[in-house]
Amino acid sequence: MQLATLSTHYAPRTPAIARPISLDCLGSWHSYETGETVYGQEDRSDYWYQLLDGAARQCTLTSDGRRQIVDFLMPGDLFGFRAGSSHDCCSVESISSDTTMVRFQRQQMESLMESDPNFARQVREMAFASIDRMQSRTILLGRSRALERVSGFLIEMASRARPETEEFVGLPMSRYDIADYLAIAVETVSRSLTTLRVGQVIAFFDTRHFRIVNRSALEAQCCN
Amino acid sequence: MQLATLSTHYAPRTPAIARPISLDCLGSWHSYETGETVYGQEDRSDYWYQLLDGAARQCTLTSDGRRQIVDFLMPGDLFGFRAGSSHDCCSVESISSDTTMVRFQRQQMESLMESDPNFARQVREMAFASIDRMQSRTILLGRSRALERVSGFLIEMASRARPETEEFVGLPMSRYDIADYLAIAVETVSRSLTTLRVGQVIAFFDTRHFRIVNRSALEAQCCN
DNA sequence: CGGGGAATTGAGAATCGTCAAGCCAGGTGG
DNA sequence: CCACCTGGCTTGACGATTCTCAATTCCCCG
Repeated sequence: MQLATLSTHYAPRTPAIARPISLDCLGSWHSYETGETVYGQEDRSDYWYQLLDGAARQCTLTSDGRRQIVDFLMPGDLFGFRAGSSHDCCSVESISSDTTMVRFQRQQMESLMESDPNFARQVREMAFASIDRMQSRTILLGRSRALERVSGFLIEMASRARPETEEFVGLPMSRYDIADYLAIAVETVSRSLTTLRVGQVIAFFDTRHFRIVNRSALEAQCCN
Repeated sequence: MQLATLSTHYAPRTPAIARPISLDCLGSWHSYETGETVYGQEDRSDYWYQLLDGAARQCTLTSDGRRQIVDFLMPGDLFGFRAGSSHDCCSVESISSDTTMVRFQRQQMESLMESDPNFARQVREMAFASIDRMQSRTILLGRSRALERVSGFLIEMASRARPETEEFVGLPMSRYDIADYLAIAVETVSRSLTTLRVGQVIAFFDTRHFRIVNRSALEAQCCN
């Protein structure tokens, strides 16, 4: 029984071919197309999930119709756990084609952790890593200026990519997704990216792939 | 061996006289005055803490001199855990006089969890609760307008207070702390509070104690 | 009674959101 | 193969919200 490699926010993540949490069919494989819903905002939390390949967004709808993206899920990420059995007001949707997940029964996980302290420790550490990530996210959202948020987001995405691909970082999500993640308007995202591009801080291969040209300048922008 | 009652973000929290995580001197008691540092941004994470009485802020300093408050810690909250042994770039400072904490050795906790699955489960659930809280926090920070953030913050504070004192909610932190928590200027916080006050949505007993007069109006403001 | 930080209020400047138009790439159908 | 269409992305102009700077008031505490 083995979890995919533990990874923190600023450390390189598990590569796209992530090892599933279970090797003995405890979990069931599922595949999703772009835009498909993994679970809805009102569903009960009877399962845990681990994303193996592709990408997904964890989002919530507000009563005034806006959308908030709470987290982007990348290969290796374990999610769906929450306190009690109440839903966390979030739905999860795939954002790339051929996104694959493993789904685990919550009850089964519970009893397994009860009997296997080592497994329990791994889950705990993934939860702690998740806390680390959300704390970084909070700090990112705390930036008052749009350019700082976008810069911090790009650094985050670069660090979540595989180390060997830092020279070619992919953005699986649309500009709209980035906007809802950073809580700024799409146009502002676009303008900030343009500013960074013309300032020789980053370079784009296409709209969804970029490279950091001047890392220190980028870090100076996001102020941390 | 017992953790203080598990509490989620929107559920009422443990009352001010919280039971410590340990009854048999595994942890050591500490008391802090207003403004005192519990641990610094660069300290190693060799300890876990539980706040018993008072309040504290968990904050980080950015390179441009601004301050971000990642979380307010209230009685019952367990904190200090993080992935690996790396610091989380946050310091913790008391914000009221006579803030008391229990401190636990990380190693001791680890081995205890290894041998006691029940204890491990309690810690895990507190971590999940922490994730829930940070998710709510992310949603709060995602609000674009200042009035929405302040309204959401007041609802959060009211829900973190004891249920029987909802008619008299305390704000242990200063306006500056609220500003750094919501990532808006102090003046904007003040203006938003004034707007809510003159709109008969809330009423102040003094600057640090208020009451919700029109809850539905307050919830309408924060859009969720 | 006075000092000093906290809190509030005001006015002007900067940033961002909104609305609108145009561009670009990929896919579809003739 | 090309026209067309659609959705994502970019750019521009204007208005709204918020930040910054400044002054004043409030309140705690010596």
